[in-house]
Amino acid sequence: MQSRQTYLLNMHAAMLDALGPSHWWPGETPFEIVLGAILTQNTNWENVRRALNALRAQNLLSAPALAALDTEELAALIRPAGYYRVKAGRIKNFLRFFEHEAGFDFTVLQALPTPEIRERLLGVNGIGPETADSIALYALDKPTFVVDTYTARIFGRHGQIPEEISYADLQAYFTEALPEDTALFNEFHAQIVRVGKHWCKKKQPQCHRCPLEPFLPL
DNA sequence: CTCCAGTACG
DNA sequence: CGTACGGGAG
Repeated sequence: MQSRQTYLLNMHAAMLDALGPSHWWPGETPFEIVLGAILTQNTNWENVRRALNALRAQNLLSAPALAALDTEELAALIRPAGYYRVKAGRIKNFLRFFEHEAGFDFTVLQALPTPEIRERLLGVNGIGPETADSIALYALDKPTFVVDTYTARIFGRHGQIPEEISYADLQAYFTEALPEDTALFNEFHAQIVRVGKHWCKKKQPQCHRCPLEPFLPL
């Protein structure tokens, strides 16, 4: 019998061994990470990349530039990401918040206590728990553990959590067991997404040759 | 014809 | 708690 912490850290080590470091959202600016976090809501990352590239081509990957763009033009540019009218509005909501609360300056947000950052982000219409946590972790470098459908599916199939679980309970499963470490949280979530995308598929899981196959219950 | 790093609203 | 939002790819 081992502790949940040991179980999780062994998984983490196994994924690092099999996949190598993820280098997640490394060379991108915090603002581009925020855009990606909103655009990827229930959406394939390839389509998000197309939308980001369309913005990049127009030199629109900065907050002031996007704030000056009207919502309809923004929607047209991010169309490949799907839900484009909804997401254009959500990005605009964030920009309004970002300008008024922080003067388009991420260090202002970064200076706040992590729980308050989360609360403020959740106050923006269109930013829910996963998006808020993704921004806190990957754009602001705060020790926030991000969970998602991949997380629920992988750990559900491994018999660690109930099939139906709330975001808060799923997140607590990790934060109650792991040390509060930004680099660990960053890499762990990245690994979960990679495993979910390539092996722990919704319809046809590829358990054989999955890095987490040894961790399946008997 | 299903599926995808969710969220808000009735 | 059910539904709308959506284009792109397997």
